[in-house]
Amino acid sequence: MTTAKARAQYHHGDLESALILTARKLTKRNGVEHLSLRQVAQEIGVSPSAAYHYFPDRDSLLGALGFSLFEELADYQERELAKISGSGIKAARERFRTLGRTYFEWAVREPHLFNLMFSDFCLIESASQQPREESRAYINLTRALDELLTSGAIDKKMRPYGELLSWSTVHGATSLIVAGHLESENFDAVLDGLEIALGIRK
Amino acid sequence: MTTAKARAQYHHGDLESALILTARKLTKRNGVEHLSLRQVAQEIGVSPSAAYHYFPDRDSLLGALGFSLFEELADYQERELAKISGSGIKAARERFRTLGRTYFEWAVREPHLFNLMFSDFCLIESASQQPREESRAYINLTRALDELLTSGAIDKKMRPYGELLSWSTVHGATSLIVAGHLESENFDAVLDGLEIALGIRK
DNA sequence: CCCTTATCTGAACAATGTACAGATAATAGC
DNA sequence: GCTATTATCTGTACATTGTTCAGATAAGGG
Repeated sequence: MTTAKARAQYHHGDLESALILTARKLTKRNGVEHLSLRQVAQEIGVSPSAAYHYFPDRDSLLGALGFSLFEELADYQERELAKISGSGIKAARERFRTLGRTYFEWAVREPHLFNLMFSDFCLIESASQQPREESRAYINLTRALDELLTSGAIDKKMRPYGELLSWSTVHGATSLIVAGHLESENFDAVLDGLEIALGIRK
Repeated sequence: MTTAKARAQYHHGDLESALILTARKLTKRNGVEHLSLRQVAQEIGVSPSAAYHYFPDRDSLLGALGFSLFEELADYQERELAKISGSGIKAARERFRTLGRTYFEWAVREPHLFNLMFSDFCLIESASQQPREESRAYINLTRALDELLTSGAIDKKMRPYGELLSWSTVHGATSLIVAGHLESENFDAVLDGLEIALGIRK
């Protein structure tokens, strides 16, 4: 029954969420550069102007969508993390690798949405919302690296570079693959290289 | 005098280059999502339809521009490389770092153009043109890594990961900074971490 | 029950990408 | 040097887009 407003005709009931959700659907399918406000409105069955009561312009809608995607990615990562039990070295290693793997998997599964997240539309949105240190994905990364450190499973002198190096490397490889400049098969090698570099594996 | 066709009125003379060049100018200023074919045509003083004799659509023009930007970046990198003489360990290290630094500098100087290079418009363009191993930037990277290896200035077991890891890391940090998710000040730390990881520095 | 307020519609405007018929200039053959 | 061919560009047209704004419609409080 969702919000129980399915039959609402003139007053939609929850147009703001509907706009973001439909924008998500269409962006996922066609990419951000082909998303039109009018299509979103038509899909919902509402006039084009209706959207302007909730977003000042098309870019703001995309910004809001983009922001929600960061939450979605973090959700996915945490769901996968939850599957790994234990607190030993092996589990710590697995958790670190899971963070990288899920980042990549999510991007490959939803390349258009991934592109939106790191496009100009999300520039001010995410920067003003919160510094990166407070984002859930970043916190999880820090936690995983700390766990590796206390397990003695990471090169101590590399720890200060842990977050920056991991995020940059994983994001870089992912971006290059999504953009078509690198083949998917290379991602595991990058992750291997990163782990060896950090002293997580030999 | 350039191409000496400055006075051409009906037949422009070199419209194809003019289109790319003007597209470059406008994209540099406004970003790829705000580039319109009509503006490009107007800037040149030609009708909107004229462009369609050289490019099947707007996306193709952007693809051609994007492709030329990879050459431009490689040019810049090679110009900077040329300033470093010698064949010792110190020069090898400096060359490696220069490749990373120039990649970043170029992107920060021209964020809109950098975004275009790794957007969907350049997907088929660059993938079909040549595999990455044959691009000049990639060749220069391989050369720098080989030089480090023969100088004994790189961890031997890291060498197989050299290209993938370096490119991913530098591209990732650069992308995150250009997208506003990381502050510029962090780039040097990333490069430091990468060099330590590869065993280039302590 | 009415009146205020939030929500949505409808019509309008300028700008965009693109198609196509025709105009114009360059060039090749004689 | 003239003409026919061809490459190049214009003009007009159309559908679609983002956005604005006056007005219609419904919800909710007095």
